[in-house]
Amino acid sequence: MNSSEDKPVSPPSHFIREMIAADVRAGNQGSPVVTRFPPEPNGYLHIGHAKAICLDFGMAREFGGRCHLRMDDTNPAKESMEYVESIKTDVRWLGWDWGEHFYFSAHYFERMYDVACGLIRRGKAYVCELTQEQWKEYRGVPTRPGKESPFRNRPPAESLDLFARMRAGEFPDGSLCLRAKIDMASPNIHLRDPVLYRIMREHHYLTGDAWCIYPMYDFAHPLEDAFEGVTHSLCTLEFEVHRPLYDWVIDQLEDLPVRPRQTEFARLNLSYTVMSKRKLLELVQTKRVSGWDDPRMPTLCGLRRRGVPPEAIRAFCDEIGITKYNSLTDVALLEHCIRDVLNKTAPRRMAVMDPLPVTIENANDLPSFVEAVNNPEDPSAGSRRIPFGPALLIERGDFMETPPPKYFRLSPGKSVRIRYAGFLACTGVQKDANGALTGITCRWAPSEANLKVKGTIHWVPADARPVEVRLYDRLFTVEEPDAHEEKDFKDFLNPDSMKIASAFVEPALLEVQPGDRVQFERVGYFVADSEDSKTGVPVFNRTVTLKDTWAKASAGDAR
RNA sequence: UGCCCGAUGGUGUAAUGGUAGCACAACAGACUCUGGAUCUGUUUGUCUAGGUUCAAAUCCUAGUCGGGCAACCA
Repeated sequence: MNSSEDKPVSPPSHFIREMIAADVRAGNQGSPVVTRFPPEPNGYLHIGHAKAICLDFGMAREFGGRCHLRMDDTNPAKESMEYVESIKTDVRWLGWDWGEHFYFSAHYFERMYDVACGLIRRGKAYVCELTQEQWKEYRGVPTRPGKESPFRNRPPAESLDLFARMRAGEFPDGSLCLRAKIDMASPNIHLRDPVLYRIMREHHYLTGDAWCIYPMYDFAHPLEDAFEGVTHSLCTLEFEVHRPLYDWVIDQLEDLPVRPRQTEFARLNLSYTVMSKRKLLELVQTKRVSGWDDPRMPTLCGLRRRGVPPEAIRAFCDEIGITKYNSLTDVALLEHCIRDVLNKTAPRRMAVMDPLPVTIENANDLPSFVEAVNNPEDPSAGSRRIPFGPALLIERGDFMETPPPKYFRLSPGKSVRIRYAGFLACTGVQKDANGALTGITCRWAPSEANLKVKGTIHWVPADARPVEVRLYDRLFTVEEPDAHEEKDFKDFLNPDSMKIASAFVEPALLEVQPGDRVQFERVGYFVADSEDSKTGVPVFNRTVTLKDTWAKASAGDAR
């Protein structure tokens, strides 16, 4: 109980956890903690959403409450069922469960309409006939108050009639709107008689053409939260100035079981990528990437296809914390979280990317196979047999005729350990007519020889099959692609963000299932592509490289 | 130049008036059948100026810098 060594390490707290904890201590209005994740189904979820998802679902779980998944679909123009399905898939993949609590804003349209009518009756809202151009004039600017709409004080009965006829489809799109009557002199623009409903003849993927008026976010969102008994409505910083309006809408409601409260936190910015739906859509539409699930995309489906385990994303979200500071998180932290999970879970396999043939002279001494451990980090992963023989393939980079200092690999007259299979001493080199290296000859010694060598290299049998591998790198060449004032973010696309190559792989690698994650020893973590892998013919995507201090050191020497 | 929010090592965060800590990154060493992993160590920080206080990253004032707000988007 009091041993300090094995105390569980809990993630550092943050202001939202502290706030909820305080609310719970005070009784939380007699309610369990209820949060919600409310994406608009107009695009695919990305790792920025993962931060919000882990917060919303994480707080609910931590405090024994619940979290709703809600489609915030009040603007049918850009929304579709395709996105709804992808969102459910991605949230589930991340490891969260909304239970019975899956909702659509569209299912509240009738109730919202009733609330709007109540507002009109009590003189809190009115139908405005000003055009959008005229309204720009009336609205004023942040530094100067606006002026009141000439329709502001029309009798409620008149507004009620007009509002009903708006719904009935008597007016063209954009000709009328319903406004809240708040304060045209407010320094907060959002309080200057904001639009509550607009006329928009747009087919809704759920309600079809039943409606031609749709509620605005600022009206709909607090109502949805209130209808569902949400206690803690967590959203990103750009909604901070909307909070007074959120509260105004809540104040108009009677007999609320719980009063929802909005709290804002900073959205995630990740280096070397972009996060806005608009820009991601642009990359897809201009074919800079193969689709939303291109393994270079920061979308959850892209990260999944890249081979990133959901646990790594959750660990990352715990690691980055929650604040109100607009930060730029180093993608190296994400990569660390990915390696951390994969190191413990990914089976080790051998694959040679750039082969150099090796012929072993003392062929008669060789075993016909070797036993290889599947994961040194996980004894329960067992071991496998790899065929062995006098003809092998090693990595070209693992041999140098005239090695630089501190080169621990093979060179003439020197020895290395070959993974799981004893030692090789280089006895000769073969070259073609141009003097290019075509192969080497070696003498083999068994593991029992216990040679003192500094390096271990990987290998495959010479009859290993080649498979396609896709080597992914960061999508952009600069930390903040969208921070440049004149240049477009697409100007910073990394031309080498994907390289197609082949690798000669040990037999076990031909048996993987799509989605299986492995480590190519000394190279990196790879996943069998979920789309393009066929039975016996896998295609591998590189998730992330292994750390390589030698590459770093030798690159440094070259400079 | 109106309103709102923010600022802690290179990066992300913790410290809620009382020893500035953790993680990533970087660097060094130990260990190792992955130049991986693991372990140990090192470097680097409270935006500025005043004030309150025995004591300030924390409270107050002013400034600087950064972000957000003027869709019938969310």
